[in-house]
Amino acid sequence: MTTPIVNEPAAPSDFIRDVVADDLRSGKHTQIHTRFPPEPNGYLHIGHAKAICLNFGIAHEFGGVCNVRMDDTNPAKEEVEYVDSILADAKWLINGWAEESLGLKPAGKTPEKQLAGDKLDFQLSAIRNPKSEIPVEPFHASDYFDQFYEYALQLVRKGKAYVCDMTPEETDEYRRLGKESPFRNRSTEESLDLLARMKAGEFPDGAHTLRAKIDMSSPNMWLRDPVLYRIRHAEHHHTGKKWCIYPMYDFAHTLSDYIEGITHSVCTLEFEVHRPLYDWILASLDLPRALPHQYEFARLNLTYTVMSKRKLMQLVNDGLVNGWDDPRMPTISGLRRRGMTASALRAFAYNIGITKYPSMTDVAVLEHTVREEFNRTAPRRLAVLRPIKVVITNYPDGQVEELDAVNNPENPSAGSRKIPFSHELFIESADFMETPPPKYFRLRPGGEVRLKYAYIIRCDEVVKDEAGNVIELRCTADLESKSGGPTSNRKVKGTIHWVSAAHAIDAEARLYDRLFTVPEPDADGDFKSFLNPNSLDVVTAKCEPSLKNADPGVRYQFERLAYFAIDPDSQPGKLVFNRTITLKDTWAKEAKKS
RNA sequence: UGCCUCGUAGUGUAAUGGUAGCACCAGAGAUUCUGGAUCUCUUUGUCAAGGUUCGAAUCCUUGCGAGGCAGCCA
Repeated sequence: MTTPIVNEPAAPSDFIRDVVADDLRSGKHTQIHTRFPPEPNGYLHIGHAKAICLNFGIAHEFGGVCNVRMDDTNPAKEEVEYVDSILADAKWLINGWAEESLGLKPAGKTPEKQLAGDKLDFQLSAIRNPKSEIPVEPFHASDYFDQFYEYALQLVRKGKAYVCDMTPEETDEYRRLGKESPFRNRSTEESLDLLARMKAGEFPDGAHTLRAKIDMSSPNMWLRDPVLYRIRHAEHHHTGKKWCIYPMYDFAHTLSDYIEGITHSVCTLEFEVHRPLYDWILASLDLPRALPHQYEFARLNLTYTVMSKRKLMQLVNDGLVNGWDDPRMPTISGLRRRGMTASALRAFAYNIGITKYPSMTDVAVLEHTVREEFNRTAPRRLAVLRPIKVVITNYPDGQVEELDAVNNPENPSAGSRKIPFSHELFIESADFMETPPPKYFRLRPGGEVRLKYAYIIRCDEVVKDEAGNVIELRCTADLESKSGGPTSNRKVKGTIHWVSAAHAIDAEARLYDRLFTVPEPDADGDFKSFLNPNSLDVVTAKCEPSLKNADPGVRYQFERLAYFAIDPDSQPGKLVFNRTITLKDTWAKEAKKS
């Protein structure tokens, strides 16, 4: 496996990193601690990749730690399958870059009670970049359910929370109206008793909630006595049947940040209005250690795709794609299978920046970033996707020459290889036209073209079948024009790729294209109606023999066509390549004009 | 409707009171044994109106527009 050339870009700058730098400079924090807190209810996508690059990027650049944490407080939606895929995807993305910042914890470990006078304090430290024998796992909010409960009791005792008996509908109604719950002022003792019985399983789902007592007249809905706990008689993927009350996001997330010693809690814009509640929870508990602070940035939107987990799940469940890791999916696992590299994804995250403006990023930026890297790193190979036979009439049948082919013109140290040339070849059917349009400078009847690394040939005869399809071209080679030879200087307008028919090996080539035909498939109407019917085209390619030993860790450029990666379906003797991204094709653009 | 946040070329992002830059996209050309890559050039921008200031994309006011929140989801 060749080592890719990876140039990490200079450290980026944005309003969040500015804050972090200031906090370090002012001494507010001496150690930066971020976290990546997905809910394990789906696969990670490129939007999460942006968040990972931000959170791990900050940790990496400032010598801090970034915890991977499952925000798993809703047993109805979460599964271990997702926990596993999330960790794997996150690790893949940071590997070779920020893995020294990865924060995990010893398996099974829960927060420890700290001595802090009469103040309630729980703490759980990360193991940074764990390599030891001891089993480790990601952090789980559900590992803190005991601690959350103690904090909840604390809030009730302080008169800052109460058990409410209203139905969900009533709760909504009252919050909308800014009306206080009739249970708001019930005694601490009664709330304590009810809460204990909620926990003990005495009540059915929805019978009671624990609510923060804040301000029903607040213009911010999240301060109108938000629910902290609800009753859910459901088995949890991580805590099993231990609990029948589960904390809500705001309560769990805020305290998870505190318990883990997070300094900068970075999330997306929709949580902006939650920040006052985040701060309220921390302040109300009178916590002794440094408090985390929340910052928000705009999530990623990409053209020609959808990003919501719900819609991605729909594509999977409706069989419109072949699973979460279908190479057309914007999931990290899909992009990986497609052939994108972690370094390219990181470069993309760097390119698009971090702001609070809810933007729509052109997928062309991603494509450009990938091409940029692959142009530097990808070994070149010759392969023909849609072959048409060419017979070199003046080249002896049975003769074989080994010609020199450059591996990567952008990287001389990549060296060269030999490719066989013989009497019968395949060329790309698109590289021949019987009646070509203007400016077409590939092969035509009577015309000349150079076979890359080989000879200039002239097309003498076009052989057709009964239906009129071109099935063979009979050509003569200018034997003086051999590449690298002393008389090879003659110029012709076009150079095309080819493979020797006798030596070519077959490979399945999966040609992927954008999943949707419109830039914003979820702007209006049913996004599924904009699916691109041509998002996958499978052909049997004719490949130069060296590709027989294609390396799954290498991205290849099939010259003049595209970048390809080996698919996991590939087996010895049955190669499968995924087209990651085409080369830029200015001829296609030119041809389109006329 | 209320509240919060955000408005800089087509798109994405810099400029932190002092020359409005960069990247992508698009277009033109050069070059090329990849119609790739590379190189050169071009079009296009501070939402609007007031105000503060020697000077405003930046600060203030108002308006307009966009996004988010108003689950016992996260």
